[in-house]
Amino acid sequence: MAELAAVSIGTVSNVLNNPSIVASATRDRVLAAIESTGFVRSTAAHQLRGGRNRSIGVVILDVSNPFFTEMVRGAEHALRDDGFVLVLCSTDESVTRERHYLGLLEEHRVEGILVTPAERDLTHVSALASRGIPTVLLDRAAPGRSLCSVTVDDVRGGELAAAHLLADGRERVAFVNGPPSIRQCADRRRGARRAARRLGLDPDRAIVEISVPALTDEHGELAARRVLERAGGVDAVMCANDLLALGMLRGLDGLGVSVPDAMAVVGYDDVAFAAMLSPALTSVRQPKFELGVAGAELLLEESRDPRHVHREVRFEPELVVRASSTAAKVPKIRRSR
Amino acid sequence: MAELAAVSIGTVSNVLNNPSIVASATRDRVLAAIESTGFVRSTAAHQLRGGRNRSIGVVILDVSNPFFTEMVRGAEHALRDDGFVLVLCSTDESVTRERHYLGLLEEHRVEGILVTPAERDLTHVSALASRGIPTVLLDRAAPGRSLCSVTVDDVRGGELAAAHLLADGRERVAFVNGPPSIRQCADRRRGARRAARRLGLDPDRAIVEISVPALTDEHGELAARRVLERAGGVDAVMCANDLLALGMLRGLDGLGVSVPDAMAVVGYDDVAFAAMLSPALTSVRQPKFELGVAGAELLLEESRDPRHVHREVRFEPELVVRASSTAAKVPKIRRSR
DNA sequence: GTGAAAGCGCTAACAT
DNA sequence: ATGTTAGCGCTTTCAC
Repeated sequence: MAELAAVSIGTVSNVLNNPSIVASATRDRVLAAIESTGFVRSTAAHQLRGGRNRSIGVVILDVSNPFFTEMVRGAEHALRDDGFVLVLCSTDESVTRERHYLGLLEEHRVEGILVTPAERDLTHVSALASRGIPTVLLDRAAPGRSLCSVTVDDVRGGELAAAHLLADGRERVAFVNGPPSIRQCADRRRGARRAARRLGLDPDRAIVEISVPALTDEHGELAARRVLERAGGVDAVMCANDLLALGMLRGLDGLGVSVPDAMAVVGYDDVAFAAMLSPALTSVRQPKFELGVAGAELLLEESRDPRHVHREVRFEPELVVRASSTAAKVPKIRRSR
Repeated sequence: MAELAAVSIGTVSNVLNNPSIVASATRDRVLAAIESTGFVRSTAAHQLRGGRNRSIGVVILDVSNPFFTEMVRGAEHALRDDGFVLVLCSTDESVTRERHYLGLLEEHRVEGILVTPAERDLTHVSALASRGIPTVLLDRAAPGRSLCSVTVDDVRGGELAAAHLLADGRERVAFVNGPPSIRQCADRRRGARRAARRLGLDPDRAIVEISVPALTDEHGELAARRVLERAGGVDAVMCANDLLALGMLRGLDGLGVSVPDAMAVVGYDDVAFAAMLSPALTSVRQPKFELGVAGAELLLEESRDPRHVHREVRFEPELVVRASSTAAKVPKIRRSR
């Protein structure tokens, strides 16, 4: 290829990286030769010589979960203009797989890693960082700021949902929640109780928890009966995610309970179909795309600034009010006057 | 690191690649040194020396679309045991971005590329292949078998949906479809008409097409009125995707039309929430995960077998019958006897 | 303005 | 069983 243009390989390199210092005639000749031979420079050799390889590792729990893919979309958006490429690894929550992939990413010398850790223990992730690879945790904080992270305030999310219901005339809220071993579930529960307290209510009375083993629509549907059977009466339900809420809507419908009149329902996550349901589902939205963008930016910052100090970027969730929780009891009573 | 173990770098290489030929004492010493220094071999240097880099490029239209992410999950599943890593690129259907990413993947010397092309013209994709990079098209066939591809038979899918309705006692089916410039839309339409013909019906009468500008739930909802206004009466609707069908269910509900009794509804794609709706939505399922797996396998085959001949792996869609299209008119009449 | 040459980290062939 | 060395494709001085 260099011989085709009758130049040295050094000149070819200059055409690619320093076009201005090459005589335009030579440059054109080299460009033509590149074109005709289909020459493509090798990132590997470039990198070996001391350059960058413009790739970022992204380790998530599940490629087919919209929560993660929206974050990936955000990260991709933030990185593509800088010529980065994403190396995507889905661990399916397997710690073995996570370690496997982190190892591969390190061998590939990615310039940074965005990771949603599969386990509580962050030893392996921290080890990466201590070996000099910029690492940012997604949807998870690092104890003692030992790493950068982007998170969403789940306590606040739980509070938003409960406060909306309680401040809107509902008196007793059933919280259909998953196991407290899931941090998100525990946090949202705390938030719900905090909302009650801040409104001057007794959390033990205002929030009644209904535990389900998994956050699926089936369990939401089954929980509908338990909500109605609750002694003392309940006039609103908040669910730990939208799948539960969807099942709950179906279950309540099957039991002849009208939503939102007899029972308000609120979900969490604001997945795509929440707005499409009838009644459209009120839900707590997490800024997923923004999480990805912020994660990517922290990564860039960390890799550019040697004096970088780790920090946590914390996002606020947002309540999206829709039909499933409006037209509360109060307006109804007004109507009947 | 080599000096820490007091061996030459050649021996370190052997410990990594050919452990059996190294004396076990030395091997342990080297392993210990590797451990204590946190040494990780460089894929780039390995690759430069003539090795593989164990990465596969995946170019899709949209990372946050479940259709693509399920395929990615399939590809990841098929490749992870071989130590591959996926380089994921989302083009948002932009041809510019597609070219950008294909170029980067080529510089990275990925060992193969799975791609859903953003445009009809395949020149750039074919160019890759002709430069020796194994390339497989996803959800798109290559004219004249010039490339490997994995596809789903959309004509058959349209036929399945229409045949189900027409053979089940429905007489006239409205087909709410997107623009025919989208291949999938055109194919599904052909299939629906074929179903009518095969049942001895006049396609122009049995299938009435209702065109919408985009495959969204809003347009589905708007189309409900047009379906009812159709002269000659219509007792079933098939939609070009599940979003349209969801909107249609909502629209019909709003107009007081009962599904499935007065109107059967069928969607396409069988997205996650189709089964969760009430009535649960009958839909045509595409084997997305399997598409990804098959694509990955074609890639491996192509890169291993030099005498490889391109082929198309074509999948059959599957009709998933649920409540929205059952309890057809016929059983209803029976009940009233 | 261009060429020659060293060296990035690794592997494999050869020498010891 | 281990060390030595050439060279993969590139970038970057340093000569010319």
